[in-house]
Amino acid sequence: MKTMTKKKSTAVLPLNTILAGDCIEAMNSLPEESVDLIFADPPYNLQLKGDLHRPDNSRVDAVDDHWDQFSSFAVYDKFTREWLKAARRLLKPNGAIWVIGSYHNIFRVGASLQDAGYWILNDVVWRKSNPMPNFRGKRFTNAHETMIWASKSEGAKYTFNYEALKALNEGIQMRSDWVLPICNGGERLKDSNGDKAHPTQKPEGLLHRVLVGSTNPGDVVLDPFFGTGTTGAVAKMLGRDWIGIEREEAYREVATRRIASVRKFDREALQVSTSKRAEPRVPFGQLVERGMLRPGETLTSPSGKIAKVRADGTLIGDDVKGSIHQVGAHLEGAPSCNGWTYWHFRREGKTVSIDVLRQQIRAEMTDRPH
Amino acid sequence: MKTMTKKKSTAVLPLNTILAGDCIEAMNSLPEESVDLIFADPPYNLQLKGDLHRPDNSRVDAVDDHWDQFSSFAVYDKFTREWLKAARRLLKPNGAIWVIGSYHNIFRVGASLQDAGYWILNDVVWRKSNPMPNFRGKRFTNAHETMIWASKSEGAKYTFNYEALKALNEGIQMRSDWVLPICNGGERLKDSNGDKAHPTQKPEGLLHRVLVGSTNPGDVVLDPFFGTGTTGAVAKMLGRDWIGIEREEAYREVATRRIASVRKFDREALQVSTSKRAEPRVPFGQLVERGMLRPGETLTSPSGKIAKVRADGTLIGDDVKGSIHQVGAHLEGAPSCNGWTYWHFRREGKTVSIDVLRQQIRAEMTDRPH
DNA sequence: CCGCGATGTGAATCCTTCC
DNA sequence: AGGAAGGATTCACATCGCG
Repeated sequence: MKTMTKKKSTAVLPLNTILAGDCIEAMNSLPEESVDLIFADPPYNLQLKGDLHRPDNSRVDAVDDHWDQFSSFAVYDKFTREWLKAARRLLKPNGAIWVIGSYHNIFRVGASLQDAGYWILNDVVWRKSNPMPNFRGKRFTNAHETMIWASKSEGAKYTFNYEALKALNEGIQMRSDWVLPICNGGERLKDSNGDKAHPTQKPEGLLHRVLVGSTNPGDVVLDPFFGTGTTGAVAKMLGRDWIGIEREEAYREVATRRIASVRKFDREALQVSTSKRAEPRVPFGQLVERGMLRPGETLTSPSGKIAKVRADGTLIGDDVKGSIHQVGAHLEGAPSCNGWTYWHFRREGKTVSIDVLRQQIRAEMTDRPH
Repeated sequence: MKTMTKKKSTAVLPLNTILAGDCIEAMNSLPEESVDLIFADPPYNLQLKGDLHRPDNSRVDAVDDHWDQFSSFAVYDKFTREWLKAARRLLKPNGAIWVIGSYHNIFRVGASLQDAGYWILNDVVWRKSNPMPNFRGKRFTNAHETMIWASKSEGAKYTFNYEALKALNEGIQMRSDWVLPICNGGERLKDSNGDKAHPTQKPEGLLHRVLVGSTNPGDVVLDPFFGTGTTGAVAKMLGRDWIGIEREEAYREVATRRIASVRKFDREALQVSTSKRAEPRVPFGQLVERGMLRPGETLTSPSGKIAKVRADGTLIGDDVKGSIHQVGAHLEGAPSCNGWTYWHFRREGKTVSIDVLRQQIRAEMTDRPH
């Protein structure tokens, strides 16, 4: 049990449960700034069915009925603005949101996100490896959906596990287009008649990438359009807490059973590749203090520049003094320089990066608890 | 010369010329319902702040041109609504429009299109085969742009050359995601200093596909943000008439020279858009995302070595972490190792190579959408 | 003439901590 | 809060010079 050290406590959050009812009301019942990530798969239906049908239920009569069209969009926009506002209230200052949609609704969602103060980080295309073809041959195969990833506001320090995503992509930076199959086969949930339990069940692979990339273990993930609970299932596997909101009882039942049968991955398996940025800072002076480098010793750069180490952990070159970074930048005429990878020293006839010494110190630091 | 068979004559249209000046005024000076297709590459409103440097300290040449500066979303929206309205007036009843953009502007454009009465037919993603990476590792590689294809109104009988596009795509129905390289090399126009003539020149392959798919020979294509005239050049090659509107004299001059040197039925662009099929690269992480292997699961090697799968698609052994290849090489004391053939998992009492799973994914990727 | 390494570059909302 | 300083970060091609 955590102690309440923060003003905004998460103690009252209904973690790892599905709330029944309207998502806007449900979100407004939760404490503000309590959620790390929101994943939302809102309804697309502009004038098809459900509660977002056109107010007068009239038929769209081709060409020029602009007002009618606009009124239907206006209803959808109002709904979108309201749930996005409620969602934003729930997000911690450094929280983020993902919304998925198709061309029917994603442009309205994206514009509403921007208007609400969210800051778009990327749009990500889910490129389906096995889409349904366009049977009548009147348009392109609708082979993708669009996700928008946005932070709560401009300048927020959103979570992005860059190295983990790079590892998932076998060493190459993850792109904004993701190739994944649609959800079918054994993963597709069926009802008692053997029909699909939900019309738009998302593949777990999609949520895996979203959650590995933009949350950490222990984070709270909310899904206001929970459906059959893909977000909850993957969150549980990955050791994240989750909250679902779903209006339809049938979906809540399917989701509850589904998530109950999910096992969390081993703790070791949840460890993920991390970047250098996450490692503790080591001042260059420590290498001198510890005798790894001696004052007066000469360092060299790949480009053949030279500087000498001073007792206080600064360098001195021909016409410049300062930190390893400053001297490197000056000698290269560059706006900045990473001195750790720039400078090298000699030992036993070999040239070695000073970063190797930093790694030694870091290894010592993590060996024993302090 | 065509005979005037229609009520709305195209006789007064300034065909195959570039109009100078503001695109809204220029469009309003043209006769209504006179154009078959509009292709528009409006300013993206990138909102860039400071400089950006590559890891090698070179500076990225940003799009900081005055024409891309807008003081707020409201100003951008007003501009968008106005040019979309002028464009719609020009379209014949069965005409259509394509607009290209990025996440900075495309949601506003899409919503404005819908509000103006256009009817979206598809959104099409241009997946760049060689995008600029994200240098700071803070977001996903911005590897695509979005195009919206819309008819003038719902129910309009837009042009769609299904079979021609299918033929372009080696006999498979054309999808809503198109892989094309960015415009560089010999196709990229240079000014007298050898610098790029325009910061955002689009590849001819993109326009080739748009025009083959949604116009017929003899149709009139208008581009209100003509730039260096890619639309005009490809339209001329394909035997379509074109009209360009461009505010900047320098761009008009480049475009004029460019189009003059184009021959009708020059098939350069077609060559670019045919795909070169290599075996698709499958990152090991996909097996994890897709649930084919479970984080925490143990892999074994023929020599009896062991490692566990992590959620990010890396492996962890006794004293080593990394990719399937790195961990295999380390455990064997070898300089390198093909992890795909080295590692095995167990299913139903049998030991199976992970390469079997890769083959399954590759089979899916080459599946046809039928 | 070919191959290889060095160099250049593309619509980009691209850092974090300390004082 | 604003400025200074530390130091982390790239993929796919095209072009060119050199051996």
